[in-house]
Amino acid sequence: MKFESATIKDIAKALNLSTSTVSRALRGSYEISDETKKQVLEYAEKINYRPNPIALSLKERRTRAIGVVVSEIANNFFSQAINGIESIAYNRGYHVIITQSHESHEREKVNVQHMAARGVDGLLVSLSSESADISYLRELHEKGMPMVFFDRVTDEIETHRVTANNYNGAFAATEHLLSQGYKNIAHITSSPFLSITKERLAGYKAALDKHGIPFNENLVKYCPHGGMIVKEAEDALHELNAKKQKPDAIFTTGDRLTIVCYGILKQMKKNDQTGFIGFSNTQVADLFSPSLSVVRQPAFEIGQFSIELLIQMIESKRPVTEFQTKILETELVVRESSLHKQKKSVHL
Amino acid sequence: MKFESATIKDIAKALNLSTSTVSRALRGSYEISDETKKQVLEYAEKINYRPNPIALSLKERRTRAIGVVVSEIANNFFSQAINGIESIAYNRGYHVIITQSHESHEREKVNVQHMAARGVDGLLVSLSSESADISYLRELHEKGMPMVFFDRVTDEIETHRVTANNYNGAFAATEHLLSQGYKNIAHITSSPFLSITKERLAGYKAALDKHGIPFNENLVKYCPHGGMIVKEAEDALHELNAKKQKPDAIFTTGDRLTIVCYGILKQMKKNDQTGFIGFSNTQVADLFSPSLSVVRQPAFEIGQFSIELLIQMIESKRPVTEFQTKILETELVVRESSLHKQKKSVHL
DNA sequence: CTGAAAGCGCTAACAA
DNA sequence: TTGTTAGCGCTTTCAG
Repeated sequence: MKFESATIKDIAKALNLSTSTVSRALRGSYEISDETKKQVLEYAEKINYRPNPIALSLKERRTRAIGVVVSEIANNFFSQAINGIESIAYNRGYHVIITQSHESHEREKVNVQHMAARGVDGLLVSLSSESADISYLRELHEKGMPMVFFDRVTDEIETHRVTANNYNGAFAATEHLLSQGYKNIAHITSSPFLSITKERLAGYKAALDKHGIPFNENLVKYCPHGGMIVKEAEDALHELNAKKQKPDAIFTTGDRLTIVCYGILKQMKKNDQTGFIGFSNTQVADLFSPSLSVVRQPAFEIGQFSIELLIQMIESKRPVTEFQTKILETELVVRESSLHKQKKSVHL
Repeated sequence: MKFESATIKDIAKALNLSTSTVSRALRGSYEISDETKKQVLEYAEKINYRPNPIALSLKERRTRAIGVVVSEIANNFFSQAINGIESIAYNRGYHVIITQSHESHEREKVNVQHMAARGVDGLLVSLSSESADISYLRELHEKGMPMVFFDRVTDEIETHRVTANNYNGAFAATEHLLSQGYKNIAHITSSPFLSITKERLAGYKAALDKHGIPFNENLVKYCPHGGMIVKEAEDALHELNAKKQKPDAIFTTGDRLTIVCYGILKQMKKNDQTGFIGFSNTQVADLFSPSLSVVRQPAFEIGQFSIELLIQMIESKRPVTEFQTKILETELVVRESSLHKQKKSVHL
């Protein structure tokens, strides 16, 4: 079950030339006579010759492919970021290989190593929530593999980073809830190891602080799998609801987690009484009832910036030593779910 | 900016062996003495040797990678199907390369040809809505590239196909609307060229027919980009609304299109009066208001079947000549949007 | 049991 | 202007 394509050799044979002449003619080298060029080009066209990229890769040590690792593509933030990545890569002649970690460190590692072995020219990585140990990435990085972190980043590896302004986004969301009169705001978030988790938590705290509300650790719940395991979110919500002092509003992070929590809240029939806002890039927030207020990340642009920086590194003649951390602003989109409620009840 | 890995040659040099001996030792060839084997294996382990898959591909003419083409990953159906694909591929030692056509025939072609040149062992294809001319796929197929079509299939190429039972799904949805008392049911669907469009239209017609309702061509609207271009859906809905005889219910196809139409209907403030059901694999149908009735496809399983069949073809010793068309049943999930409305108005 | 050499498709340094 | 040759990393005859 194999299929052969025409090679440079076939052309050479047919035209009674050497393979090198053909090779040169094909890429229009100046040293080849116009006549020969024309001959070669025409024949190549005729037999529909396509260079074998595998042979090329072996030779040139580059593949013009870049690898992407995200936790899952069934996530509005990531699929939008990927579209941003593709939009640039495509025009610059790079191909994009997408892999999913499903929040598993093991899977992430396998994917990265496979892509590395396969010879991608660079890597765009958003860490899985399990990824505490990133030594395998550091090794790769030290060997010279260009990589850019986006969204879930690390400072253990010295390279470019692109993220949303998670601190500001969380700050704005929390402050917005406060402005609506909510006083007891819970925060449901992802794995505590993730950079995004820390930044958002910090923003949340800062907003409380600014408005003189003491931070209450018991109001923060972690769902390490970011909503992929629904039970984690259910437990979080039920625990909050079991408190004497039930929260009157909830601020969530993560596209998936936000949606999942909102769904559970609805099942609990609490969504009419509880203020709600979350990080999400869903396009259907308007369709929910109450319509869903969100902090929206510039996912597409994050993707674009990331790949720009990566390609820059890949194509740089000398090793890049100056790295930047690009931070893009989020957008607060207020809809019904976060507005001041009639009965600002103490029931979650 | 390149990074070197250890090669077989390095091992050979260090151990004073020939490359062929090392090569054989590495894969435990019987002709190598246990001692040499051990030596080689240990040293390889020590320097963390990884065979170069590019060189392997060049030699063996296989890559253990399979290519996937879908219209877009930001689509519940496709992302679920991809998860199904990955779940199997991963265990069988194949890697999955995902590409998006964004419903563009040109993009689809470029992606396919790149993956083919890159040497994927097989292809999993769901055609873009623009893809009338699939001669480039036929050529590839004739050259021996194993491929399986899923979801959006074609009968122009003789190979395995895996789809949902679109006919039955559409039939059930339409009949359900009829059972709720709706009489004037519009159908908003994707490009008329797609297999899924034809099958679903047929199911819709058949249900009308069974219940003695004459088919009215004016109630069928095509959105060739399946909701990616919102204007197409808006126009469709507005045209329907402009009719004397306004539809009292709408049946849509396509994950994206269904959501988009439902959103527009809500904007038009018509969603309380109009029966609505659509093909969709969204996980948040419950969150909408009214909650959204859907025809759900077994996306994950479709992905699984597709890759099973593909791997079977790839690994088959002799050319496969018997092809199957696997059809999986859909699931009708009734929620509020399709239920009989109080005011079964003539306003859309 | 081990090694030398050819070859996968292509490029590039060196010759002519 | 064109051809010869070596080599990218690996496997695999064919000879020892």
